[in-house]
Amino acid sequence: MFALIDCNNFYVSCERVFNPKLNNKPVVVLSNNDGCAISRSNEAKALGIPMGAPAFKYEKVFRKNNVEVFSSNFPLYGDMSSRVMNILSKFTPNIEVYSIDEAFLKFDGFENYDLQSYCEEIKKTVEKWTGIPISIGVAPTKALSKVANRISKKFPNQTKGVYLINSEERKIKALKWLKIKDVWGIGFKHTERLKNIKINTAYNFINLEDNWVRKNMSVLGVRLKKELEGNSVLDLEEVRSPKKAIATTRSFEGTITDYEKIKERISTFAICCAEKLRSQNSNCNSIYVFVRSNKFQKNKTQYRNGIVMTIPFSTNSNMVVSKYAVEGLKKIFKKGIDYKKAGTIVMGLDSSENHQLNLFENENPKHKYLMKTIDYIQKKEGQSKIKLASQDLKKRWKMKQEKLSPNYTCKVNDIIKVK
DNA sequence: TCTGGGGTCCTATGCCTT
DNA sequence: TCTGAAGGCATAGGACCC
Repeated sequence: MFALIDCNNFYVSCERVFNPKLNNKPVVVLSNNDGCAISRSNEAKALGIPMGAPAFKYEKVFRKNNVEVFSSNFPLYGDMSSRVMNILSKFTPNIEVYSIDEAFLKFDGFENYDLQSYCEEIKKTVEKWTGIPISIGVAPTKALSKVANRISKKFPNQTKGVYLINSEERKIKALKWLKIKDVWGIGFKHTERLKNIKINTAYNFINLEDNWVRKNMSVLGVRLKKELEGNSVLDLEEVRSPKKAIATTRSFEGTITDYEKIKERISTFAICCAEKLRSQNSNCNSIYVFVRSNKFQKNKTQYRNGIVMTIPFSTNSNMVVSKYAVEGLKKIFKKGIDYKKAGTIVMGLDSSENHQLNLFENENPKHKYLMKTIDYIQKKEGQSKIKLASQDLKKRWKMKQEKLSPNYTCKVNDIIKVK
């Protein structure tokens, strides 16, 4: 049996742990740049604030209903997440951390356990030790445990936050209840396609022919169908496979048309990627650069383009990565466009130790030592003390984070004081 | 004025080699 | 040398996830 553990309204719950005044009040946490709502308390949901609600459009709603609004504080959420995961791993050796607020557990050899009460115990422990409320769904497959989890969350009074799909009747009932758009793995496009042929629930979906599913939804659709039928085809992924790409992308506060200004951003994004590479001891051998206009301003000229720049050797040097990124930008930059978003993604990662030397072209060996020194100084003196000439020395643009909570668990000065 | 960021996997396509 | 089939690989784009 699989269990899906999901933290309820995770970011909001994290804020509440350290600020109990927020309990029973509408609370929302905004995305990076304070752009849109990405976590809402039940009270905020009840006010009709949808997931992804643009903050500027909902300002009146926030004010009128005294909604507590926070910028996202990822260091805090990451730390709370690892505390929760730590506790969960005490209950079974088989755990897959699926995302910052979700984990799959596998109960192998638990035949003699009463899983209902065991899960109630898990829930109680996590809430007591961290203050984070969770929901648990248990079922014979991962996809069904997602469904069970949804039920536990939707009907907290009846389920007490734990629901098991452990019989054929419960499975059928759950699948008939679950709307197609809420099925794990079925997004907007597939929902439209399925609705067109009168598939409105998960139960309708499992009654489709395999051929149709294969043709229209690829092998992923077929896998999903099997899982919902109760045949487990997705196993736990306990070891995190190494990352295949590292991205740094941002939307701008306004729009930018000037080449030099975009170049400065791209250079900084590339350097940020290089720093992330070094912090996990890897190199890249190519970098993707993209720019795009504002897709919401339909009356303006739309333009989006990107390019992969191959680097002839493996590197994590600020200078090299930045140089290729800017060369890429030169190729895709078009004059007269109001750019809204840009980014760089480094690809073809390998670890620093075993990277291959190129027969003809290699990195200047001095870079390695220079980067070490830079990282050392940054760590000691704070970020952004050292810049390349391609970056703007005076200007300091940064994310909008007007409503940031303290880093209660990660910064000494922000630790709560008990008087 | 103001709509996130960071990932994954799959498929179609074109090119090259055997 | 030409031709067609088949596999490997890189690339672009679509769809999905949290």
